[in-house]
Amino acid sequence: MPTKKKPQVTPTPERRRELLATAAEVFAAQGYNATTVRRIADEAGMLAGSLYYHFDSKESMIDEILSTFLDELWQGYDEVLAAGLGPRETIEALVTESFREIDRHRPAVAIYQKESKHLATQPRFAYLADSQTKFEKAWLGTLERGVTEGVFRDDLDIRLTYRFVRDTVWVAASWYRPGGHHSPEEIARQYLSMVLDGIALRT
Amino acid sequence: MPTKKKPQVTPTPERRRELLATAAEVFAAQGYNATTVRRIADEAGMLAGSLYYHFDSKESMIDEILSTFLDELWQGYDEVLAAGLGPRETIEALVTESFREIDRHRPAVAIYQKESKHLATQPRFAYLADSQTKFEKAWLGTLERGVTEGVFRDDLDIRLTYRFVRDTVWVAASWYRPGGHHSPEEIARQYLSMVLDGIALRT
DNA sequence: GCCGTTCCCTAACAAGTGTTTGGTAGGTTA
DNA sequence: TAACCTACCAAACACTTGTTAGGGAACGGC
Repeated sequence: MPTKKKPQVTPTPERRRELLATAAEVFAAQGYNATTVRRIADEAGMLAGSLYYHFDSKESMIDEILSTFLDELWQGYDEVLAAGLGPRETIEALVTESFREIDRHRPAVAIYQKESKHLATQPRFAYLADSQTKFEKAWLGTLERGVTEGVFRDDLDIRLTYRFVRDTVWVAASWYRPGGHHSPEEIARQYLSMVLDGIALRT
Repeated sequence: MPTKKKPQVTPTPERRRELLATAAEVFAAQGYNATTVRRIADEAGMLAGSLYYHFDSKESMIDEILSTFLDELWQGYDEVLAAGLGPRETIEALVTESFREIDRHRPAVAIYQKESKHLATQPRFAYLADSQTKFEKAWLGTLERGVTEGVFRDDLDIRLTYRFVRDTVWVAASWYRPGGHHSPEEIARQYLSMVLDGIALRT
């Protein structure tokens, strides 16, 4: 049995991550279907066929991009949900965590928003649908708990509220640019302020 | 000069609208680039080549879908903006009008959301960028007027507020289904209530 | 009956697509 | 030095794509 050794020039998994990062950037900008593997290879400074040394298909690229993102997302979410916070504090923590994920995985989030809906129908991407179910359970459950505990309004359609909060947070990935005026935490703070208290001046 | 006469079985412009409607539905569901003209033709009960009797390209289909939608949108918006309402009433009217447009042009709105960003770079779709500029001017201007008149909070980043309101409204097209539990007006009412007053219970 | 128009079909085209195969430069290991 | 592995290139493959050209059936007007 030959001894495992570290690669020589560029470590293999690092190169993989580099390529996935550029692929994600192009996917997010142009859309998955509109992106050719030649374009990705171009951006990475190589030829189309060479990509197939690292990945076995274009589909497996977006697969790895999305699953990596979701894994990290749920790592953060599960931590929040396990902390045993009150409903309002849970929502605050989830929103903050979400903006941190957008900061870290902006291209992946953008891809997820645009493509997950019709990708989820394919068996390979079943985990997208699973994640969405789990997502809804977490957020909707927290909102319902907040209503029964009297911290959230009870005169609103709760599912409408859920979609409202969910969308307001995640669409931010379409305009957010890392290194902008506000940090993820500051954006989260202002968004939470708007969602919880509204934009109208209280009289 | 031959006299113009009405077509015999199905009036031409009506058939055109039918085909555009099915095309819009497929574009919205699958994405523009992922949609083949054969798929559209299939859905319309004809063969791919036959579409080219009505339209001269796939691009001209999405072009007509989007421009038709934007024309009607601005018809409604301009009416609201010309009414001389106060800032809060203007926002309320714009949001309500937006949900009506989503109700009427749901596929077009969904397409606009997904594709306008990278379509706007092409000269043919320059009107998309123009519309977005006009859009921002109208909403942002109204919000700023509201802050100076003391009806909206002044402790928020106004551009963040703008994107917040804009996105919350228009993303609704991704889940909205006509004939659902709520009318567009009812959804607008609840959304406005959340945006203006927040979802937290006032103590 | 004939003509013209409308609307679609058949069949093909050229360009672009994701992917495969065989090869090879250059460093690492033995 | 020889064998080996990594990471890429060069060139082609089969297939799908948007689009076109020619034809024909159904119908109304004359």
